[in-house]
Amino acid sequence: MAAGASTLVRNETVPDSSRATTATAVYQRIKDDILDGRLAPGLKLRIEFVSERYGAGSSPIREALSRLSSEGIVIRHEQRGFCVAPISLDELREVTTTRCWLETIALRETLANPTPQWEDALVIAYHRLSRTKRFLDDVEPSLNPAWEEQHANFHEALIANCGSNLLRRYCRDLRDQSYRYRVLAAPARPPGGEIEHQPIFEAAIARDVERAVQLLSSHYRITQRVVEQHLLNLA
Amino acid sequence: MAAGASTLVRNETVPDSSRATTATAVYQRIKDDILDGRLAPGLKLRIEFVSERYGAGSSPIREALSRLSSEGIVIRHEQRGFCVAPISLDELREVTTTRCWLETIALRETLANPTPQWEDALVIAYHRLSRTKRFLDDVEPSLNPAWEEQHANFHEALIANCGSNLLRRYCRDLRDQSYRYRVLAAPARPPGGEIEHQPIFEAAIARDVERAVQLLSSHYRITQRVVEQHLLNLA
DNA sequence: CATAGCAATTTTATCGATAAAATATTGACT
DNA sequence: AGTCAATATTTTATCGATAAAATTGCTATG
Repeated sequence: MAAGASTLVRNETVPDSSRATTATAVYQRIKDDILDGRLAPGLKLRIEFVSERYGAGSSPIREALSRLSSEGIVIRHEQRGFCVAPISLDELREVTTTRCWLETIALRETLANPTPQWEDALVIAYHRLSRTKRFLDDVEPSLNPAWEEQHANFHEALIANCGSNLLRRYCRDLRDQSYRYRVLAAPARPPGGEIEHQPIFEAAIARDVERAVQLLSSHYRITQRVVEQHLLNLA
Repeated sequence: MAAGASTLVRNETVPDSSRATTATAVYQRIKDDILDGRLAPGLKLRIEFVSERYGAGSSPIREALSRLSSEGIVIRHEQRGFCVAPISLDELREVTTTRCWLETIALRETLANPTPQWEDALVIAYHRLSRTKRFLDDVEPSLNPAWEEQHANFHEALIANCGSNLLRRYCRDLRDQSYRYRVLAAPARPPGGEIEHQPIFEAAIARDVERAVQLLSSHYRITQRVVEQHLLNLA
């Protein structure tokens, strides 16, 4: 993933204790490679190819791909292997819509149960986000991994007190999916982003529930439109 | 799972074409065994044990367990194997709460986009459910697999037009989780069930959105309380 | 020229064996 | 007795080889 740290915000599918197994390490690397677009949508994932690329035997590879297929990032065809999940306008829309629904609930619930610790964490997350540059201007404009990490952290922090780990996991999965589409539109340098988070943050701190959920959803909708437009331009 | 047919309602994690791979077959069987309580919560799943039980080598077994751990039905401990996910009052509550949230959205959306085909399918599902016996009276009272299948079908049909496959999948996963708790309370012969679906069905057909979502949520809440009580009695 | 059947090739899925890690056991020492 | 360390045992995780299935290419036939 763009962020050096794997899949942002501590993936709870790989929490546990001690040092990871290679199956888990490979799982993370493949996931990051797909989300960051280094493994193209639709690409056939021949076992030998993947095996070679990540320097592991077939068993851990299959294990990793099996897990990814449960998350919808990889598609499994019985008896004929795996491939990177394709992308489509329809899916982009579905992901966005579902994300708006779920995060609306999560934010409502969080704002109904605010705690000092939650608020502190949110303040910190917002502060860090606001101090990080949106893009890198190296050669050609590209996403800034650090910003992506803070961005994910902010959205995670926003809904952290919703009271359901399940819901938080679904939101995280949807965030990962969205990220993949956003990366595709990266060269277009989608605007906004920098300015949209402040009002969301402020509404949350002010406990203005209706305003907060409204802003959050339109934040996602706007991003969707930008990406959508970019995809249409390609085709 | 109680229903002879695996995990009710066509599991979309195992859709695809042709005949299943053993990894997939084992995945289904383990899942069913866990949900039906034949593999007890918390049980250590030693590879050799599982391997022997299902007559397959370690590779497909690990693949199956990996998939199940993505669904939260199995827990993976890095470098120290797998176990059946434990159960707890807290989790029961979390599952139920989350389910109420998500199905409320799904039902609202479905009722906002009703189609004749959707309605037909719902009518059929309800009809079949209403004609099936809730329990089997063999020796000791037990769940009726056929009823469980119709029950799952009915709830699936109810929200089938929500417009998001992702949301439907989350709802299905939550339904599976709930089922496991319900099985535990089966000997207590939880009442209701038979009578609660009719008003939900009627409200849906009448497009009475508020009433429908209200009834649906209380349906889940009531079930939760029954199971909760049963769990408390055991401890 | 299209197509059905067959053989050769590639690729997947599974097995069984080994290496690596965790757990249990023993015995020395305080 | 209780703790700790060293060793033995169990169990997990990974590898490499094989079997099974799909794909490709070829040939014969309508």
